[in-house]
Amino acid sequence: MMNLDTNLSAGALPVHEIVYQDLRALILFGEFIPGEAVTIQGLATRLSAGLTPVREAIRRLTAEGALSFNDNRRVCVPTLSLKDLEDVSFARQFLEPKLIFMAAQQVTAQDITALITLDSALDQAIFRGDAPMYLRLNYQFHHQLYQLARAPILSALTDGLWLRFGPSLRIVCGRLGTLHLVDQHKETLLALKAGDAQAASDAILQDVLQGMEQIRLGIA
Amino acid sequence: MMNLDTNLSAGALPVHEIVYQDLRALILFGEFIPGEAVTIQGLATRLSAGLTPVREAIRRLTAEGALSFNDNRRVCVPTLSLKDLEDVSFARQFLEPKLIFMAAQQVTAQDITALITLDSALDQAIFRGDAPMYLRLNYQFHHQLYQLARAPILSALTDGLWLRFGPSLRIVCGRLGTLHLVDQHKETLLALKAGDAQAASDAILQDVLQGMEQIRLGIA
DNA sequence: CAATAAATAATTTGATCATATTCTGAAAAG
DNA sequence: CTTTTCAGAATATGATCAAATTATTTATTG
Repeated sequence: MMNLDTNLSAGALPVHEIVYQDLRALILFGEFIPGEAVTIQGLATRLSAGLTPVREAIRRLTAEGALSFNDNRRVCVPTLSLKDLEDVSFARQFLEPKLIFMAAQQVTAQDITALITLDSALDQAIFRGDAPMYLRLNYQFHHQLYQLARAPILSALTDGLWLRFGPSLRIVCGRLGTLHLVDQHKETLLALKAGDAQAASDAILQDVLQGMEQIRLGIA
Repeated sequence: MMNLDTNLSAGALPVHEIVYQDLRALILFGEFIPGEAVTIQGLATRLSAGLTPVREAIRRLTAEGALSFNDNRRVCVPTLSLKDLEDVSFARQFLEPKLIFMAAQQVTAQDITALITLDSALDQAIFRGDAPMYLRLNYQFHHQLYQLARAPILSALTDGLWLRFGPSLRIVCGRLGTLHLVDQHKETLLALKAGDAQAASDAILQDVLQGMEQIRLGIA
C-alpha cells in the first residue's frame, strides 16, 4: 500500500522528535499548569501520534526536569518551589554570563543584526501586550545568544533550565501585564557591538536577575 | 496464561527504568568506548528487554547528553573534546562547591559516618588497584554528598555532568594506574565534621580540579 | 435512619510486545 | 559515475495485559 505522507529523505524528522518539540514548546511557554497531570494517551490524541513516540518524548522531557515521573508511574508538570527557583537562579547566574562572554568573543556583525531584529519584534510584542509572543521571542533571544557561544554542553544546561520555570510563566504573565516588563537586551546588544565581553556578560546577568525576580514575585 | 515474572506491587520497577539504570551505569563507568555506536536491537538483546523500553532509556540518556542522536537516526557514545571538557569543568567548579556548602549546613553525624565508610572502601579499592570499583565508589561518594544538599535541581545538573566524561574514564584508568590517584576526600570529611562549610566547599573544589585534570591528561 | 467505612466493579492509564513499514548506507549492476 | 538492489536498523502502530484510580454498592455503626 502506498504511504501518502511519505517525506522523502530531506528534513524528514521522526515523529518522536516532532512530538518532543511540540510538547517542549507547550511546557516552555506556559501552556500547562504546574501540577497538571500529563497522560500518554491524552498527548497521543492531542498531537495525533502513536503511543511509542509520545512515550519517548515524555522520557526525554522527564530527563530534562520538565516533567516528573511519579511513583504511580504517572507523569505530571512539576510545581516550582521557591527553593527550586533559587537553585535555578543560582545556576543561571553563572551559566548565562559565561555563555554571553564566550559569545561576545566570536560574534559577527550579521549575528548582531539578527539579534537586533529579534529584539525589535520583542519590543513590539510588549507594546501590543502580546504575552505569548513575548515569551517566545524572549526565549529565542537568549537561545540565540547561547548558540553564538559555541559551547554545546553549557548551552544545553542553560537551555534546560528554562524548562524548569516555563510552567510558572503563565502565572507571571497573568499577574503583571506585559507592560512593566523591562529587560537589559539593549545594554547587552550595545556591549556586543562594542566588543566588550565583560559588559555584555554583566548586562545579561542583570537581565537574568530581573527575570528570576519576576517569577519569584509570581509564585510567592 | 499465568505471568511468571509478575512482581507484585512492592518496588516493582518498570523495565524502561531498569534498562535506563543499567545503561547509565555502563556509560558512567567506562564500559563504552567514546564514539562507539549503540543500536536499539543490540541493547535489547544485551539487556534482555523489548525494543520500546530500550528506546525510552536511550531517549532519556540522549537528553542528558550521555548519548548522541545523529542525523542518520543512529545513536552513539559522544567523544568528549578538550573544549567540551573545559565546559564540563567550568560547570562542576561552581556547582559542586555550592552543593557541598549546602550539604555541610545540614549534614548529620550519621551522614558523615556513612561517608567515611564509603571513603574507606574507596581507599581499599585504590590499594587493590581495582579500577572499576574505584570508579563506582568515587562516583558514589560525590553522589551521596549531592543528596545531602537537598537541592534536587542542582544535584540533577551536577549528576548529569558525570555522564559526559564517563566514557573517557576508561582511558584514564588505562593510562595511569589507580595508584597515583589522590583525592581531597579526607579534607572534605574533616571540614564537614568541623562544621566548616567553606572549608568543605574549598576541599571539594580541589578534588574536582584534580579529577578534571586527570581526564584532561587522559584525552589530550 | 443517616453517616461513615469497606468492598467491589468499572474505567482509565501505563507497560510491553509483535509486527509492519520506512529509512540508511553500502554493494552490485548498468 | 549513476542507478538499483538489498540487508540491517530505526520507526511507528495497535493489541494485549497489568496496575491504579474512580465510581458504585454494600455493610456497619452511632
